[in-house]
Amino acid sequence: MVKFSKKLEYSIISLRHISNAGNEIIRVRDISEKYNIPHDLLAKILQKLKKAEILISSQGINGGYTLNRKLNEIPLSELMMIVENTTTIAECFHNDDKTCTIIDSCTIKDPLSKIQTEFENILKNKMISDFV
Amino acid sequence: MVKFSKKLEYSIISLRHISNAGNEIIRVRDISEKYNIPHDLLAKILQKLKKAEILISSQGINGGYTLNRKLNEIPLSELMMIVENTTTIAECFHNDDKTCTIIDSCTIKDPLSKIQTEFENILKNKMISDFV
DNA sequence: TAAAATACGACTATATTAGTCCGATTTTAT
DNA sequence: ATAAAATCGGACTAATATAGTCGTATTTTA
Repeated sequence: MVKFSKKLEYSIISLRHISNAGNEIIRVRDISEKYNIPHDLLAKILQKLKKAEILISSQGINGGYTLNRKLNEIPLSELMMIVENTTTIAECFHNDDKTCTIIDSCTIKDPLSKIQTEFENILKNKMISDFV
Repeated sequence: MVKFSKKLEYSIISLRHISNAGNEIIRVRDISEKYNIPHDLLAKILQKLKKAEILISSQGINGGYTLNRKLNEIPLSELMMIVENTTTIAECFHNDDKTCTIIDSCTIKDPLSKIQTEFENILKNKMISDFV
């Protein structure tokens, strides 16, 4: 199946919420409670976004997150890479498979990677701001 | 994650093999052995393709499968629907979720379904013959 | 009539995704 | 100082989806 993940959804919701809050610092709990997203799961996703320098975090009793980049400069493909580690829809089925019996005559790989490219282009041209 | 399935791969391999064989009847075992695909799993996939009238089957000792439609008239999207039951990449995250708290202000749905449409267009324009 | 093929539902195994738990660290108001 | 409340982060469990297996029935023909 071909489907977007919850992590991606939670990321988009969070980025939108933080963006709408302006300069206000947003806590994980704020988002978690408002949208019924599991706190610990969301916390980890936001940590990833911080590591990727999309968010800025501050710890301590008044801590939370603010935006570090503009949403119209973050393509969906980048967000997917960060939270899902991959956007690969059509990786070669056999590249890493030592037991592959058809690798020499593989005519599937090329068309699939072409689909991959077209798909990635769509994702690259959708900015997170498009979802806000 | 966003990925094609083994079932789709096995389908493409099988259709290519059967197509290349001309009018010859191809047994599940022929394909299974040549490409190291589990026999029972492949058998079910080909049964689905038969139900979808992409293949014609004959039972009995000399039975097997032949093509019923030309591969350049079968879009990848159709094959995905048959073997995976869906091509939905960006179904609304909340449509079926009665507990959804943001459905009224959901600004994610529309852009996602636009991506869905673009993605489906790619799949519709790729014919199985492109993989042969 | 036996062999060999498809037909098909039920089952098990594996992989991926989603979510939980718990302790550590950091910061700040009191 | 220190307690409260936040992020940080690894290890774990649960749920779901995909992949693969098993057993039996039916069909056909040499």
